[in-house]
Amino acid sequence: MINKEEFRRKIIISAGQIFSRYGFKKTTMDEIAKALKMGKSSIYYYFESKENIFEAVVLHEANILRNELTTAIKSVESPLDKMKSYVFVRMKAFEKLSNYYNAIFDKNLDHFDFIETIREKYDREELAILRLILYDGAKKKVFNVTNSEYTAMAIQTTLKGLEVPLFWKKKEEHIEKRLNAILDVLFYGIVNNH
Amino acid sequence: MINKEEFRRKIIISAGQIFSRYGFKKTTMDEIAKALKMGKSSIYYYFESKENIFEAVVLHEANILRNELTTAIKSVESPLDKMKSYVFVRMKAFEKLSNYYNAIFDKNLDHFDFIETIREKYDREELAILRLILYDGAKKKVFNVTNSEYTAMAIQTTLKGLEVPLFWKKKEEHIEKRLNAILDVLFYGIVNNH
DNA sequence: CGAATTATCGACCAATTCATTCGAAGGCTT
DNA sequence: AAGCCTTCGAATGAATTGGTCGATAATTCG
Repeated sequence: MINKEEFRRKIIISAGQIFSRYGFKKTTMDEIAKALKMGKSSIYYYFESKENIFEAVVLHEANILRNELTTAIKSVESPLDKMKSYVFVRMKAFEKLSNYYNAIFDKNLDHFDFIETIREKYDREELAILRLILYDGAKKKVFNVTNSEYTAMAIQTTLKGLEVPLFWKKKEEHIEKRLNAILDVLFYGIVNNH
Repeated sequence: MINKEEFRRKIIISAGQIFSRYGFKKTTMDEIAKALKMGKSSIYYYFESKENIFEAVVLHEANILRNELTTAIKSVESPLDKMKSYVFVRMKAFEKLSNYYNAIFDKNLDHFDFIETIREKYDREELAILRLILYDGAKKKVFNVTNSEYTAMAIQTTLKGLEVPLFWKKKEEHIEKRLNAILDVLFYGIVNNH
């Protein structure tokens, strides 16, 4: 009812929850359908395939993350706080993302080349944001960086390193504590402690 | 190597992690084998079947919970604190247990009759513990209960109600807060506020 | 050593699962 | 009632999966 696009959105939300919990492979169309209280075949009226839904979900998730990040840096003033909250929010998001990875790594990751596309675009955006924060911070003498472009890349690489699911495996550890520790390490070499 | 029983234990631990994450159905023998870095068929040297492993895992998990609960009530003195920490630890354990449920509920739960056996024994034990704490608390005028047997059953029923996975579905909510709220409600009618 | 026992593995199988298709049909608008 | 939009049950063919079996290392023991 209502609107086709509206319903597609509903499917994305619902399927997204299941995907994020069980990953691509372990999520069945039956489950997605059941969660939506509809017949399995009905879903094919809105999406071509399971992969198609997955793509929409990942895209949607990426947008959410982007919004979270932009609001995170908007809500604070100083470059240091901007950088802190950006890195913090992004790292926390990996907990969610790692669940997607978990099942994708299973096999033919190359099949999901749309992820590569999203990632590239996303990486460029992120680099620009980081560079900007660093540049501003350097100007205000909060950061001790001479080449913001270069340092931004270094930070991004660090963040990327945290993306591997391995990092999130041990659920027992308190994630917050770990993130804070990394934040400390990351800033120790950046902040200008005059 | 080492010992057959030792290795069975290794399998139980390793498989337990996967089961608790994905549930019975979504966990494959290949995954269990891979996690143990061994061939799938080798596992059948230690266990008869997948169900068999699952049974051992649940049994193991039940023992862990029992230990946690007994140490929880041993570590405090007053009946009120005993009751608080017992209920709290038990409720937190359900988060883990709900994952097992999640996949069992799928279909033929009746096939896992060993769970029924564990449960019954476990329930009896729990009832005895609760009754004891209540009785002691009543004697010390901390609790306002006349029939500890009866009240223990009421508390156990309340706890059981929380076991349904439905309760844990919405991951966003802060579980701790919710548990504390329930604890409050639970005690409001019990504690003797003279 | 060499025989017996213990432990591991790859190849295979039958049963099941799963994504996807398709035609029928319900329901809504005009 | 005609034409669309939407839903669904049944069917299907390919892939997955729990479990088996015989071969064969690896280890123990006389």
